Amino acid sequence: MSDRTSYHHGDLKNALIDAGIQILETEGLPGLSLRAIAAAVGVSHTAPKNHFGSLRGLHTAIATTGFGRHAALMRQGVDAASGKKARQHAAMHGYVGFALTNPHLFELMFSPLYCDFSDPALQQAAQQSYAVLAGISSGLDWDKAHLPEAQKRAEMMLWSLVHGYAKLRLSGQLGGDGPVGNSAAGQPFDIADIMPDFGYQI
Amino acid sequence: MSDRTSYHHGDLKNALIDAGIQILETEGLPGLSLRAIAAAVGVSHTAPKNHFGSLRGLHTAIATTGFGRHAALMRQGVDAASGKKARQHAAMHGYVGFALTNPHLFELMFSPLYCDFSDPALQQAAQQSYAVLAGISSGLDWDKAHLPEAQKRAEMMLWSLVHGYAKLRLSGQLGGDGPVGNSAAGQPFDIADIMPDFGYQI
DNA sequence: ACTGTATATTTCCACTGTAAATATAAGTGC
DNA sequence: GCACTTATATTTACAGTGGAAATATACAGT
Repeated sequence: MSDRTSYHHGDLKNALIDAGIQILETEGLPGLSLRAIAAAVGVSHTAPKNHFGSLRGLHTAIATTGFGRHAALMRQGVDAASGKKARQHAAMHGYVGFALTNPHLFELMFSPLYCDFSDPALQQAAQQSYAVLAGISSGLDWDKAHLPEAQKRAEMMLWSLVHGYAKLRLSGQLGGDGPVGNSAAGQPFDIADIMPDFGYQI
Repeated sequence: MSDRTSYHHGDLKNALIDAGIQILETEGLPGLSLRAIAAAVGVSHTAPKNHFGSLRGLHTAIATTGFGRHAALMRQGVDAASGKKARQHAAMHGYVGFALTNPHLFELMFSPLYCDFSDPALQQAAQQSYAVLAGISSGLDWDKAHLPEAQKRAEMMLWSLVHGYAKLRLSGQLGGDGPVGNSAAGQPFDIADIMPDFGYQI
């Protein structure tokens, strides 16, 4: 895959991350082995250790890049929309769209089995995605009981709803495009069409 | 672990499933290897093949049992509650409570990487869990736009919300009890407290 | 008792991630 | 330009994995 002539690669760290993402797209998580990634770049299978420590470290770095793209896609949609509700729908479609387009990367990004969520870089990247959702949940008028910290609750509700929808779609439990549809659920509806219309305060 | 004297085990199928669930509780998904499960029962690592075909088949069977317990726990809570809202909260607490109590089993149950969701037994078991949620979402008054198939949409919304909340809690993204908290999210709120109060129609 | 089938074992293989020792290149001080 | 240190990459070896194939054992039906 690589025809480098020098002993040192030069930019192995990024090359491994890119190769990993590409392997994810073509072969999925089971194909994301240390040896496969290294072979795609053209280095020995122990070379990644210098940059990531272990396979888990490489997985974490790939997920970090994934969160960056995830947040960027959502922001792009939000910025192009006008009006609070349009921005809300754009963010939700960005979230779910990314998950459906990059199912294996999305799976990796939220799996503690593969990623080290104590890694500061990963935390910061994940926060970018959260921030987009938090932004459009501002002023959401859903808390009729007026509990304290209503804003945080609204953020959690929105994130849970969107994330759960994406995960259930990917596991085929919502019918339609998954590995196999749950017949009880029938065809999946658009995320925006199962989102309650709360309106906004003020 | 097993001190059987006869060549044949007698009830290997169920024994393997039970051993697998126990290993999940103590060592998590990475420890759920074919060899470890077989060793726990006291058979060779190729014995499970006769009953499950492959490791994936055994994983699928374990998940099937998991869904049975999941649905039973939810039903138990729902049956003990009185009033629509109390039953709704009981189902949600059952769903999330099971996930937080059996994190690795829950992870397995919804992972296409490990389970074959085209397996009829697994589909039927998963349907039982879905049925409990669908039951309490009947009459949920959230669709102000009165879109068609509002009932199905309400079910999907409720399932997505509860499932997403559970998954985010387990991945530590909601702060608090996870591997590592997302500082932006702060402490997690109870699932019932981020659930909007829609009331019921009729 | 004989035969066929189900169940379990043994052996082997390709593959995995990691550790340790080694090789090569790049940077740093003089 | 030279010596020394650090960073990067390779080689080798090892314990672990799941699966395939051949073999052994027990059971069921006649």
